[in-house]
Amino acid sequence: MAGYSSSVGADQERRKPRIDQSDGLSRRATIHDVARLAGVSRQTVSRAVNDKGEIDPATKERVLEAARLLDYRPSRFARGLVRKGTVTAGLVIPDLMNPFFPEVAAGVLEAAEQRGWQVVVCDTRSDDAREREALDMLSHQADAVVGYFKNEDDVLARHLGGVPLVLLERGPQQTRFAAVGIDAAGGLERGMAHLVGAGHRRIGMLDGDRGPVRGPRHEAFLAQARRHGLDVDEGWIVCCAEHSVVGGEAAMERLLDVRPEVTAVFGFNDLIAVGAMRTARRRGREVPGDLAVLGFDGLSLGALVEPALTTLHLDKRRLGRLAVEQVARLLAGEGPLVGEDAWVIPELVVRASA
Amino acid sequence: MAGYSSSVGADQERRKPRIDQSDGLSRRATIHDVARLAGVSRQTVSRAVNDKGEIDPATKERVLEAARLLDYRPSRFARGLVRKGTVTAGLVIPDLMNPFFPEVAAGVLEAAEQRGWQVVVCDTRSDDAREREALDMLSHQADAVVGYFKNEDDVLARHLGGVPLVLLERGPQQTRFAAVGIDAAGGLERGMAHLVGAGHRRIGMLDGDRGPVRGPRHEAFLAQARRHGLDVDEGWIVCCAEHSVVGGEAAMERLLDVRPEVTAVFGFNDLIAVGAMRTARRRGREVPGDLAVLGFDGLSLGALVEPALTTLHLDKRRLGRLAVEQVARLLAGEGPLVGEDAWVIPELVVRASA
DNA sequence: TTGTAGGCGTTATCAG
DNA sequence: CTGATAACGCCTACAA
Repeated sequence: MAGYSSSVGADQERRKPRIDQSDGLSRRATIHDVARLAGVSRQTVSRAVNDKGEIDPATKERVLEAARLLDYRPSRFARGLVRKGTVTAGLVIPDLMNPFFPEVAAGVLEAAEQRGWQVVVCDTRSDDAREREALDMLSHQADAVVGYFKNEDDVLARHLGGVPLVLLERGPQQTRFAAVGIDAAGGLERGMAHLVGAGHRRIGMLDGDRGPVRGPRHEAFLAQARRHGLDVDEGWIVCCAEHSVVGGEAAMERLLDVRPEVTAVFGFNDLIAVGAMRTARRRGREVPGDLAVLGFDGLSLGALVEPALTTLHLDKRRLGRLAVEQVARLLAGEGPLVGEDAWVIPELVVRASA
Repeated sequence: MAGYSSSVGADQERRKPRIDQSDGLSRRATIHDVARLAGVSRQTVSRAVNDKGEIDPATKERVLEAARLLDYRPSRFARGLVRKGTVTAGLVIPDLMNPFFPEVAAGVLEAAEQRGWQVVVCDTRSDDAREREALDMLSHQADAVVGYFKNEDDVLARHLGGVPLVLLERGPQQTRFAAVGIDAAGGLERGMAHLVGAGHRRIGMLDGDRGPVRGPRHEAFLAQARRHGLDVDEGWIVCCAEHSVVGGEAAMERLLDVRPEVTAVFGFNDLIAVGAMRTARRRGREVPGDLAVLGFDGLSLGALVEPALTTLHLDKRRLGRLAVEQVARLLAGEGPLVGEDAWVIPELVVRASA
């Protein structure tokens, strides 16, 4: 730690030789400034900077030196105007702190990188207003947007200004936009079959907070309960204010109050399910002995808790990659994939909690 | 699922009225095309699109209709060329799958959003080559870059082309770039004091893989060991191939082979520490009874595992925000903050594992 | 090897 | 209220 406040970052301070103007202000150096300083034409500067051939090594060196002196960097705007082909995608995520989303994002970034696209990321922190602001920004800066949104279709459209949009995790019939979905119905079918097969009849659900309408997992849960002839209805579903462990803990608290006879719970996601386990155990119920817990997402975290979480595992990276594929189709004017082709299928991973 | 493959995404397919050219190809509509279709000048289109005043409501409507028809969107490049002030930062992250980084990223995004900046994110998956590619890209597209890098300063500089860089998690004396650091020495001082205070003398470390040089945590660990007069040296440190739970598991395996007499381990990060716990328990050692485990990072995951992980907690969001602050200084030509002002201090959070 | 002319798509300025 | 004209910074084509 000694000498810690010695002169550092010198590299950064040394530069900043901005061009002084008549008005007293300064601007960044342009190709013109470099040309003047080096005593050549702008064209020659361009050749040197983009190291094309057709230039005398000596002049090239002189030009490069001038550029260095002025801290010249080509304007990405001017360049983009002339050289077409730079694709920028926007990625809108509700909450980077939920491990689910970074994994989707990783898939998006990976696929984007392969195509040579860049990705501008926004974290809306699950806030409707911020969602709209993100769209306002991206509608200007991105060629397409992919993400999770709570706002409804027409609101999105209004803030999109015509930029193509790919929605994550919405079934096609729920939106007029292109989408990449999750087969919630199929997942819940397997999940509930597992629970019922283990003898459970009094199954509760800790739902996420899906805004005005009931989400697909909610619907699918009820459908499966009906199908198995369970005596389970809306009263067995409690909503989580937050899609997090604490959200799950609180919701489980309420579920146990309202339906103390419950023997199994299905969590909207793994975080919530983990919260459910914690509350259950704190209130003296063994998991899975007294209460079975089933999650949804397949976070790697689920394998680390105790008991390890049984869950409906999703290939989140693939979700992200698929989304980029959809974007590519839209950009090519091809029309998005639909139905099963744009679906990720949950896979039941049985561990200790159910 | 019924009717799932019905006509959807119609909204997307309907548009794409690109401008046909003499060469048979098609391009996106420009302001010029709209002007022609609406029978006005480009200027009027501009006024309508950016809804400035000074335009007849009727013409405005006509223009907007034309724009809609042609699916016109202003070119961000042309716009950027004329309107200054759009700031884009690049964020380079080694591994989005490690919960540490999304949290830093969240801090960066938050601070950037407040300043009205956009952030282009790259995930290098801890690959040196990808690091360089990311820089190549960002040096063209970003006004500044912040991130984690394994490549050395001069390599970075070479791929940076003069774009300001803020390094995350490197002490100033280790780099000529601006940086935001972590007070590893201070953290380890408290951590080791805790372990030694509990009577431990045979303490091992599961180090991360910090490339050629030994990282600050490594150094600090040895320094503290010395200070407490422990009989501990390099032989008590084993490196993890991966900064992950499995990486930690494997490393712990090796440590137990080489130093079975160990009574406490310090993990390079929480993931590794969790891996250590798992291996220890699998090999029949109680945690913390037979083996105390101390992590570094303070991931929320640590509170979920059993026993809950004692750790040196970092404010990762703050780390990200600080980085953006550094960028702002560089962009303003101010010279970066240095030393304690650009530091995040680990705080010992004692839980059950040590 | 180097320089000149023109255009990329948009907005600002200043006439009409 | 509307329309010329001139930048913005760079690159491609062509000419010297």
